[in-house]
Amino acid sequence: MDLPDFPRPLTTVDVAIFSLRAGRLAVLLVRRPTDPGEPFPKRWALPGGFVDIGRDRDLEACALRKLREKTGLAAPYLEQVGSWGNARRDPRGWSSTHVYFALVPEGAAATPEGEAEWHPIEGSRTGHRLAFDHDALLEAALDRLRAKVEYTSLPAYLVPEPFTLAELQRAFEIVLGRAVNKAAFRTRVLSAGMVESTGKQRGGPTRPAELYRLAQRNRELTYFPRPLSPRG
Amino acid sequence: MDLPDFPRPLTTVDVAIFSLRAGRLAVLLVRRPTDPGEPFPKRWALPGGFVDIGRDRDLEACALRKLREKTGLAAPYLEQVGSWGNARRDPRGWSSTHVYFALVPEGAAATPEGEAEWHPIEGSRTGHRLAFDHDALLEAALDRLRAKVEYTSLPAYLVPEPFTLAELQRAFEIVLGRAVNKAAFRTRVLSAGMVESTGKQRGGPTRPAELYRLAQRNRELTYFPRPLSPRG
DNA sequence: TGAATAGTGTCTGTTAGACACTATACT
DNA sequence: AGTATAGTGTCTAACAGACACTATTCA
Repeated sequence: MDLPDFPRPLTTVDVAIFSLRAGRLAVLLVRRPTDPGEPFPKRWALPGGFVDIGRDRDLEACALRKLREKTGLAAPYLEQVGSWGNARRDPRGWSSTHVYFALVPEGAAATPEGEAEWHPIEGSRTGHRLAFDHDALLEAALDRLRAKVEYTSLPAYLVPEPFTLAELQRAFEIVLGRAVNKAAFRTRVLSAGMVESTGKQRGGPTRPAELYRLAQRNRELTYFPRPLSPRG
Repeated sequence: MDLPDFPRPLTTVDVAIFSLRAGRLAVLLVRRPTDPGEPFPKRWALPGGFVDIGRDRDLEACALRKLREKTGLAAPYLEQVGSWGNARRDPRGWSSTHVYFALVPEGAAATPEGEAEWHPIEGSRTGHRLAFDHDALLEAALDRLRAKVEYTSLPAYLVPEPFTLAELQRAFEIVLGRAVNKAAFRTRVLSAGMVESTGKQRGGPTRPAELYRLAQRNRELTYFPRPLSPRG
């Protein structure tokens, strides 16, 4: 076999797991362990770790494993953001990490397991300086999420089904960081066939609202023909 | 140091290098070596190979090195597509590859070095069954390229500067695989400030055309507020 | 003057956004 | 009845697409 005779980089997977908490976008962080030799002890970091070639069938399976270990959830929305690799990001050596982002419905993982905690997002930061280059990885994941909100149905995965259109709109507004027009939002979402009515309604102190679910069985994103608002 | 005691995956970088040849979108392929032990001998493949942690500062530098080795070019457009990793894609073991795509101006690398050859794209294929999972990697790179043509200035990197608007439009049409309206194209490109006039003209047997160059010095993409055509 | 390509003016269809309006529940 | 939220009708602005028109060069 013709294998390279130089050393191999370390290979890791990191996952930015987003959800809504108390009306804010939040990301799940874990504390770095304090064992001797572990880099960045006690610092907050994105959940992640080494690819285990004995357990992980592929990179996505590895990301799903990290997700399951931290949230107990199996299959929310998961998408690859990209990969980062250089000699300096990990003091243990030349390493490359494959970054995913996941969306978890509000309340679904209310009590994360172990050392994990939800941290609200302010701008592109969490208020902590994360371990490794995870500040940059988180920012890249946020950039991707916010860019796709403009023309896809992504925030729907942050809302537990069934949901009212008002709840869905609120999720869009939280991720976008700005208000959107109610009539335009409803027209857009309904005419794209993104959601379908369940036939049921949610009562309350005021007029009850129609309950919807995502229309696609296959968990595919809906792409809108135009972005939510003209840029610039 | 707390390094994992299980074996590390192989780490590679592959680059889908696109250009225009004879009015077609083309990708640069190399032949796999025939040395004993080398997988997929003589098969066509995307240029790529192992990350060399002694030479490559980071993943992008590795991609640029592959690009330079095959085309002699230094800095065209380069963008990461994503990463693919599993136990089966390389017979030598669990491997992950970081995939980039590059755009090279037509004619700039007319005579690729060594065993490299330009192959026209038909749909999502080259007419060959590529080595490893490179058919899938190439398709992913094409999907990314074609998606971004709808709302960015990407095809401009396929045309040598200075260019006429007709030449630029032809590059868009080749990548899109369909004709676009001349007036709409010109309005779009000019009002976005994507190109700037050089003040010079290109003569010929008919009315001479204004020559343009990309307006941004920093090689940044122009994003249009709406896609070129409504989808669906 | 004719041919060929460069470049523009104008109309239309579509849709996001604004905003006011109606509808329906509970108290 | 009053209040709060759900949901809609209508107008406007912006822009892509279509298409015909003018402009400029060479032979």
